[in-house]
Amino acid sequence: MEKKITIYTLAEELQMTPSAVSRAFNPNTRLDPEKRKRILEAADRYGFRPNRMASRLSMDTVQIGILIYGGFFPFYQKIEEGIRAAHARLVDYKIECDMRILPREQYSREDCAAVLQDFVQKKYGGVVVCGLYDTNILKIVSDSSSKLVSVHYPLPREMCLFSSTHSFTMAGQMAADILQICGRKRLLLFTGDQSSVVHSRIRDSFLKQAEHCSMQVTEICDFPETMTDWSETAEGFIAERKGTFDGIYITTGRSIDICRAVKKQYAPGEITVIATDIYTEITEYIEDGTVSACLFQNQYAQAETAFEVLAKYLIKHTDIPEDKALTPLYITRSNYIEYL
Amino acid sequence: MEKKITIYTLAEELQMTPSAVSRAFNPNTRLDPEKRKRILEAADRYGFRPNRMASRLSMDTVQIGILIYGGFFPFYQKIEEGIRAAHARLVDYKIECDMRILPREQYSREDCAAVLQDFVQKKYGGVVVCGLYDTNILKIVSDSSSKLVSVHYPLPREMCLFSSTHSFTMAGQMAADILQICGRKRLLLFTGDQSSVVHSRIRDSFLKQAEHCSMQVTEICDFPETMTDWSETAEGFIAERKGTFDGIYITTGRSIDICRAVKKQYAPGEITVIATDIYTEITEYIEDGTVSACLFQNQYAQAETAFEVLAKYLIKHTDIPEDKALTPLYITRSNYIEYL
DNA sequence: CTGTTAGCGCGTTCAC
DNA sequence: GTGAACGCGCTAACAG
Repeated sequence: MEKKITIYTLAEELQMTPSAVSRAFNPNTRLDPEKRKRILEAADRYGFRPNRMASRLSMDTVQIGILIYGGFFPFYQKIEEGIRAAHARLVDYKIECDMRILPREQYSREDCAAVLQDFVQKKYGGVVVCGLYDTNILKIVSDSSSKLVSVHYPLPREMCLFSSTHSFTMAGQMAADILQICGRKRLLLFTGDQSSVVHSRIRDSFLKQAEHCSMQVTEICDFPETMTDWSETAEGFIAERKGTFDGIYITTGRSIDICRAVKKQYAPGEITVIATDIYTEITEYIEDGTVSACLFQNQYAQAETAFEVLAKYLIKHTDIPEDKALTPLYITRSNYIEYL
Repeated sequence: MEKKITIYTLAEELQMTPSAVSRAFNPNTRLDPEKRKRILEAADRYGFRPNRMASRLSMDTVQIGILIYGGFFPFYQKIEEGIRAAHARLVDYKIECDMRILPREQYSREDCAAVLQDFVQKKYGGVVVCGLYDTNILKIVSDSSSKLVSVHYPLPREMCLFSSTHSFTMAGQMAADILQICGRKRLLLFTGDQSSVVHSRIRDSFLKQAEHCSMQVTEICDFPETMTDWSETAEGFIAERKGTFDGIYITTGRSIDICRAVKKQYAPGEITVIATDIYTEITEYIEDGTVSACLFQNQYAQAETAFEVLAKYLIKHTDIPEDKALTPLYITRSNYIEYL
């Protein structure tokens, strides 16, 4: 039965005081470099690491503000759940979270700005935002001492501590992979606003992997976001091109209109459709075979990662974090239920 | 600025003592039921929960023993990593782990028994086993006061606290899904020992989902585990049946011999092969298109889950856990690198 | 059944 | 630059 080793026992061993040992592990404290070195070496030999719980116990609570500016309910609900899960795991480290969910129907961007002002003024250690891309507003946070983290959408590094998104290049590649596995050769790409980083990165990796797999992307189609109902347009678009393609990849979240159009004109399995994300409305098309598979961004995991990494950074368990790019998941008829 | 609420402030509020409040949250302690009720109610009103860190701080360290009886290195390496990751997240709760890895080439089952004896005799709170299925040996643990948890292979509930495996039924269904998406109709199933729960459950769900998707499983083939090299047998087997099938699902981990046989006789994409798990040797066949996709069991996550859930149970953060059945992941050329 | 008190392992004042 | 002492929030041991 080896004796339990703490800063006290270590100090005794080294003929130093507990506070010296304590300080050795905190780079911001003043301590004779020579002493520090000896202590860290000894700690290493004993395999000793300070208990972060006991340490947090005597330190201040860390506050993190969450702003979700939500458009699509199932989407931001996942975000919320992910944050709550991460918070629950970390709450014992004295980490508090102040979650504000503003549905877009009811709140303006000015309301968002007010929330961020509030966070900053309360001197929260960190702020997580999702669904708000206006850099003028986000500056409220990035110009303050609060650390900014973006979920779902990548922000430039100089504005934020890091972003937690899915991997866009991986998504494009994986879509191409599966279309090739299905033996498809001539593909259509339905995408969102191509000027956005997100969609252009997905497009590029999709095109590249398609070529690598000897497939042709015959056309790229981005309907304007402002159009409220794509159904008719999509229907005409697809009808005109019937026979010139055998696979479709839809990167936009608004896939339903396109699915409907496909279903009208094709039997299940006649062409292969790969969509993005899962939500109640799309499961119908997965079930009936209109959509063969979805690439799921896992917003839950993105939010969870964002909160966890930010919190650990704030309590100094990690250095400055990298951007996080989560690998999306393939979803088919059998497993969508796990992620809905 | 609301005052921070602790067992002391709560006690004051209720005209009771801190220890009464403390006891109220531990069901095993003696306390006037009436008092307990009042305290719990008040706590609920204030949204107060005892800080589990501070609580653990004054309690004994929990010891967990890990026994990995390993056959295939990449496999048990993942298990080890998963355990270590979970342990790292929980170490602050004063949870220690004693990991013993016994490669099968060097150690007998008697050696395993000795390790388990050691764990039990040291009164470890819990024991995680992987790769050892002999119930006579496992009884050493399940008859003791240490809680037994099985990773990768399901043990009967009366023997263990819970098992952490992948979902067998999900695996079978997902394999069928993807074969259908690829437009396949007549399938071969290569499986392991069908008398084992694992393989029979996968088989059953595969057959069921295949039928649901209007596909035929023309033959089920389980080569004896004792055979050291399946290559020739597999080659003959496949040659004889050429033209009678267009898809293969391999549930056994030893897929390489079958892949080799397929590669010799088919061009990439001529038939669709779905394999199980990923490891260095199989990536070659994924790259060249012999294998279209793998269903990955994620041993890392299984081990991580096992350790985490067991630890949280032992420190009373959770009630008696359910068996864990993780959804396997689809792997293709682009994303295998993430899980290797 | 209940109250008191001494730690659990560490960071942080504040004197020195 | 360095050490002593207090406190973080809670439980255990003991005395009542």
